[in-house]
Amino acid sequence: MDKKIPESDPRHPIGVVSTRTDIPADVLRAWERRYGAVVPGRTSTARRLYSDLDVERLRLMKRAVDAGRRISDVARLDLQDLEALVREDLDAAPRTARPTPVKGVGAEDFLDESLAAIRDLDHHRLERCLTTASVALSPARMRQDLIVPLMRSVGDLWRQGELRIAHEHLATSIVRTFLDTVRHGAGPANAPVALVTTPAGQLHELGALLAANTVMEAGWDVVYLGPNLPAEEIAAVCVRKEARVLVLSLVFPPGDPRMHEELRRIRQLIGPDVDIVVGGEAAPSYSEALAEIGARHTAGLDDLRREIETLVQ
Amino acid sequence: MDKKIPESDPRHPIGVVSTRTDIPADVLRAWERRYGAVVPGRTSTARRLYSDLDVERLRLMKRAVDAGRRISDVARLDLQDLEALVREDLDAAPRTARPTPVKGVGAEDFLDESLAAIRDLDHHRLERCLTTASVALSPARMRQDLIVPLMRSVGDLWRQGELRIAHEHLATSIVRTFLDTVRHGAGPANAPVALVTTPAGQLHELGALLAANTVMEAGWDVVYLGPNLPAEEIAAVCVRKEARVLVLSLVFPPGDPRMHEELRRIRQLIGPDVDIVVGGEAAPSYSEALAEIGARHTAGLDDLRREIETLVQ
DNA sequence: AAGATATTGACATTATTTGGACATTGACCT
DNA sequence: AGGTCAATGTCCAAATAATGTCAATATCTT
Repeated sequence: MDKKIPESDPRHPIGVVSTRTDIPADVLRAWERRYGAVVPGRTSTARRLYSDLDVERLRLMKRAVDAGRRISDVARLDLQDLEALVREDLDAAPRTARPTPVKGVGAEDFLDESLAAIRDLDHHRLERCLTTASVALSPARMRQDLIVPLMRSVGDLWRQGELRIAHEHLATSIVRTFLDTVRHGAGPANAPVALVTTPAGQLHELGALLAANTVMEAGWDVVYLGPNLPAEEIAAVCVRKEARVLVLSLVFPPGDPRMHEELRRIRQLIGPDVDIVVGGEAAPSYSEALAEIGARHTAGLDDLRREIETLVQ
Repeated sequence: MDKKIPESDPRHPIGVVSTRTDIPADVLRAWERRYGAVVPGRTSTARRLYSDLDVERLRLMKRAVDAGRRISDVARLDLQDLEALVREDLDAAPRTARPTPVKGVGAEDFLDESLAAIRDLDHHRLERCLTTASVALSPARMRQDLIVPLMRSVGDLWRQGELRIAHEHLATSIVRTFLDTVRHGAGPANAPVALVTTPAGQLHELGALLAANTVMEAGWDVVYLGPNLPAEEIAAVCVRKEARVLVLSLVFPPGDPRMHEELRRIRQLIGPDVDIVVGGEAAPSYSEALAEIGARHTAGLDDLRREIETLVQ
């Protein structure tokens, strides 16, 4: 029942509005006096009372001003015009971080060596191998040609009874460490925000981590929230961080009937303006729900990268 | 018949309500007199008697007031409206955070700053803060004085409804990254092996990670296997790696009846020669089983370090 | 009797309003 | 470059409103 368009009953005192918008109270009054930016209601004793609509407009005005516009130019715009303006300014913002093209050496050798290390439960060797690989391979190839097939192999071998759960845990732990450290480098200031996580019921984290790395490398500001997050939580963060895109990884289990409802709630709560991109082995099994919420499906990290890049155009 | 929704029989005197809500008794009376915020029942001698519902509403009012609203504006709202309002104010906190001022060297400053960053869902700021802290504090103090209390605070605040699950996930994700990267430094060649993990049913990882770091710093060769590993798996790795000590972290849930059997099997499978050290908040609730298998209990990371050091002698 | 509570009125503090002054900034002109 | 002017954020002061706090006194509870 949350609506995208805020209620308009005047109910917020100036102090609350000031903290919410991060605009000093003096400025709020100045904008009102000089430009009629907002005309809040009044209590019987002349205290200002702002409506949700006022607050939303003020937020947008502040962002327009922060982007270099004059308050006098934007003070009279309505909600829609402000939204359009802010979005335009955002898209025009400079973006950094281009992928580092590196010619490969061949990931297969590293793959074999890594698997052998895992078989022996030799964490030192595995770490060494991954470290070596990371200087030889580009980050993208590292992910797609080494880590993805590696973890897939581990999963297969476990199902065949050749490896124990403990092997899988060890591998996961070290690979994850690895993805974490790589994740640190980036940090463009004004990049658009992408939220990466896994819906409730999806416990596998590695896919989401790989996606986070990929998206980050495409120049986005990534908020990574780990696995297994309920729809309300995902939505709250989306709104709060003003994310432009939500990236979900679905790996296991496939075909969970509750996922349909969960996905629908996410879309409902975040509104139609946030793009949703979904990947992972279990994603096809939810294709119906994904179509319903207008999510884009990506097959593999390569595809994800392409999809993400078309979003910013 | 106990329900989440409070019963409404009036039964709490004003003193109790005052401590429970953290509102001075004078203020309680003032709110009643001036705004009819609550209208408690009375004894035959005119003592106020507040119902659970009253208390709950007062709690929420206080939080609304702390968020900057006027008591006169919220005094008449019912429980649901108050809940909605408080949640709204929480989610609408300012989006842009002030730059990191933090000049102090004590862990408390970092703690406050980190908590603020988590509140704002500001992953950049949290990472920056932890990085700064890591150069100002020793690894041990970093763990014990910053990370442990930080995550404890996050848990408390979540239980109080001041933080969302998403906040906890974000914090966990970044803190974990941090512990992972720290973990990399060490690597003595012929050191004795310590296996660090969490038994099946224990999903919380952070305690195990903290333990792994601590043990590693004490000079051991640590094999870290992540959380939630069945007894057979733990034992298999113990044997294979010829571990001298097994470190288990038990955080949540406490008092799981299956844990007893799980612990006994571990001991049975690895034989009597491997020392078992157990820590974590839930450990005391399993003291009986722990005594039976001859495990040492440690309270806190300090204690763990001491215990570990006595083992090598 | 000691401690908690109720009532009432006064007082202190904080938030807000209004109107205006001031400083800084950036665009534009010479 | 230097100068001018409008736009804009910031600050001030006095007045008022809103609210927290306290004191004095009486009553109740244990």
